[in-house]
Amino acid sequence: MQTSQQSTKERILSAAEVLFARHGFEGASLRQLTAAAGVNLAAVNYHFGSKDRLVEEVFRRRLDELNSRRLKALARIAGQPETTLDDVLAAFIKPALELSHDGSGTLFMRVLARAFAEHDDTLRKFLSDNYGHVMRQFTAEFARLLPHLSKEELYWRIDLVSGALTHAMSGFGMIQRKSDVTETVHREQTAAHLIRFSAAGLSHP
Amino acid sequence: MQTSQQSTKERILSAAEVLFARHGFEGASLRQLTAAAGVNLAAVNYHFGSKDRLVEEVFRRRLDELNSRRLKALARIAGQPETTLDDVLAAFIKPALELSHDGSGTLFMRVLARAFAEHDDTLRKFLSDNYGHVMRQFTAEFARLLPHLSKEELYWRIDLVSGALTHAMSGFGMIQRKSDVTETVHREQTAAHLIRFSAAGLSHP
DNA sequence: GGTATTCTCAAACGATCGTTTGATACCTAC
DNA sequence: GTAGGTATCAAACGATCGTTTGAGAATACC
Repeated sequence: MQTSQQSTKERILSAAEVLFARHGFEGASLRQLTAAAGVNLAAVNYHFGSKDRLVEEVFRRRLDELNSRRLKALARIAGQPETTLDDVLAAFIKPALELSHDGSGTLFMRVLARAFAEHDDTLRKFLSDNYGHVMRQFTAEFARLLPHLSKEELYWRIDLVSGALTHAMSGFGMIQRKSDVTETVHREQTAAHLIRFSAAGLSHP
Repeated sequence: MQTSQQSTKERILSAAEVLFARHGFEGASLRQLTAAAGVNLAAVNYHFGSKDRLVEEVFRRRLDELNSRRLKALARIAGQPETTLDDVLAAFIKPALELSHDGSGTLFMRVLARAFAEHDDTLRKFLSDNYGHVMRQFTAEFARLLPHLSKEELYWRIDLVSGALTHAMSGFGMIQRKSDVTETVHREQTAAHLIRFSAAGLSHP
């Protein structure tokens, strides 16, 4: 395998992320993709086996990083007496927003939202396998800080927090970054709004 | 045009809604679609002109109904002194959840979520054209009931409410209807959770 | 240097896509 | 009854899809 500058595999992965985000998994063809990456058409099947496996790899690369950051942030505060709800929400929300910012990752959140929307069962299982333990750890910490909520009630509220987060990440909504605000500042504003909104929604009586 | 039982146009629209929800706009082919509808392949292009125009019609049929219900519910309460935040939220949320329930409409919300996710600009413009005035009316009423919030702050919070609603409607989340709960009951539970969560998130200091 | 392995490439494969065509049936109106 | 629009149908169109092939270039190993 050559490692000059960027390997063929990495060039494919980067181009795939951009084009999957822009046109969807079925909408982005391997011909567009390999052309954008500057590699041969056959390279995808050679290096990844199939287009589906390429999709999986695009996800794995980003989600491993996101999970790692979330759990690291949670580990720093979990179980400690001075930890607040805002702290846990920050550990949950900020890595996701950061992921949607670093490099070409802005687009990855659209890919993720798309994956959710496409409701593909294998992809859902993949996400659940890779995310299940993360959600479980966060739920446990939320439960510790919100002892007045039943399990059922807590699940509902966490679900709605996830919805608001997904929505904000994908840049669907009315709120768009203004040209006089840097992306970093906008991300911090988004995080602040999400955390306050979610904290109120989670902890109300 | 024949009107025996269901017209060809209507059969196509119904089948399209199901298949677009299940496989996406690009993923659902006209051959699957016309086969499911029990009509000839050429019927789509004959009655709608193209696949894209069919997609538009699928949206228009449902969104006109949703807009109408939302505005009617809002009109009953807007501007009145005894109206509460929960009332406005109910007018915003319940028609959406009802839409995702009547007939084969369960799937339409997945179609809508998909449309958001696909980030298609023409579709976004279409949605904005058809939804703009609805959102404006709701925003005005929210502003009346939440006078302590700046315009900017209010926009943010309404955006997050929309995110939670979209998420809940599409059935993405962890919360799934249990088999011992009827769909109607589940919808009412969802509405109740959404309204309380959103009210807390909207009105917190 | 010669062999083996890894990688790249142009070309082609079969399948499926949205759309168009032209013939045929159906129904209305005169 | 017959002309004329309306609707349906099987068949084919060109384009594009993911994938495979086989030959050649590049690289690694001995």
